[in-house]
Amino acid sequence: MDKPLTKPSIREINERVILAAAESVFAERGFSGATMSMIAKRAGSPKANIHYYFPTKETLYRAVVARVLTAWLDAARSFDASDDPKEALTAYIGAKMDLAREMPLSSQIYASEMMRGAPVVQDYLETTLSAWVAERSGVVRRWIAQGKLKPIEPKYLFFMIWATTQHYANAAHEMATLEGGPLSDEAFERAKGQVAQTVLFGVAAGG
Amino acid sequence: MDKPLTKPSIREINERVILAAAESVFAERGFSGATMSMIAKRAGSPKANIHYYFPTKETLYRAVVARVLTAWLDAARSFDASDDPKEALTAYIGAKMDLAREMPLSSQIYASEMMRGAPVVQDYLETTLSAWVAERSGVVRRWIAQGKLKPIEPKYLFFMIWATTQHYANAAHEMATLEGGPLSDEAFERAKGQVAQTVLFGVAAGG
DNA sequence: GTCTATAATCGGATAGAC
DNA sequence: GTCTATCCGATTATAGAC
Repeated sequence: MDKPLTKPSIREINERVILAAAESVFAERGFSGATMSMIAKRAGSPKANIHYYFPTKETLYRAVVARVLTAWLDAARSFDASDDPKEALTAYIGAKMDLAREMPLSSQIYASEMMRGAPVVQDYLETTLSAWVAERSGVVRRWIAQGKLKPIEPKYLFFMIWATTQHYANAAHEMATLEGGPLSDEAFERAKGQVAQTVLFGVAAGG
Repeated sequence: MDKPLTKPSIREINERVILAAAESVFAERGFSGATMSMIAKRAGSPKANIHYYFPTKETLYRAVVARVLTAWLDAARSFDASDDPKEALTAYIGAKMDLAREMPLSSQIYASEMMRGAPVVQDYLETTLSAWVAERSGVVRRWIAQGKLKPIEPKYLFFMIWATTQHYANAAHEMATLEGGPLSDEAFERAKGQVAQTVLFGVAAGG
């Protein structure tokens, strides 16, 4: 967007390091629970330096959330990979599952944001996400009309997919405890497959 | 447990009021974000009084979480309502959905607890919940052996049910924004039915 | 058991030297 | 651009009168 290929300036490098540190602290402790000292320590620079790059705690938080939304929207595109419900849903669920596994911190921040009433992402909910849901709901309804899916309410299907996939990030600790350790790659792939299969059989026409 | 029928003592009454206030504040702001002043104000008594009943913020938080777990376990019992998978799962999903709708604050507190790494409920995860999952996994495997369900991993089924049902509490704000207002009772009942149907068709044998 | 006043601490933010 | 020292408001917790 604003970066050519050359010149990873000092500012850029430092911002990256700070954002990564902030993301992990915000995920663990929530907005209020996170402290600038903690973020500074994890970023490896003195507290005042954090304030030099991000004037206030809220500025920093907003920057972190912005990155989360970008990743979210990228994954959302996989829904459009195919016009066949089986393929589209499998791709979408897979992408969301992978996102939860690869960026668990983002997922937790998003969840916290929602529970706080979306003070920062309200605008995103009302514009980008609403539009996405409206459009894809149309696609789902078309599949229903074509007899490919059961007559379901598309929104509740999306809620279910979001819930289940994000749960693999939000409740990673719970799962790890119940499994006796973090989900292995193999276990995760099995889970991914089962989620996709369950949803597909759950909504496929002719049950 | 420790209360006969008579004598709702002053202590009991006040503790109840304080716990209710604390629950709502902890749900909205998380542990660190909640302040004792906020809780006191919502409970309608001076801050020092809160400390009289609950010496520290953490004591109070633990008491709130204890109530959450009780409600959780009550709902879990509905799984045992029947030995038929269709009935058992429908009852269980319904109970969890109702719980999310009737006690959204508890659900949010539980979710926050998990994201923080379960500092308070770790013991519950390792004992009570682990045992519950182990036992019910056995039941599910029996259903599979009887040809009533697809050969799935029971744990991932439970994860999916927990995720989806809790999502109706945790993401209530997101849903409300997308729906243009809070889910009506009718919409919620439709959602409940669709979730149950999707899961049932999703795991039923012979897809 | 209730409440006002206050102690003690913590955390966000800033000043200003380097 | 970096960092030490510090300010100041907010927050947990307590003392002690009623």
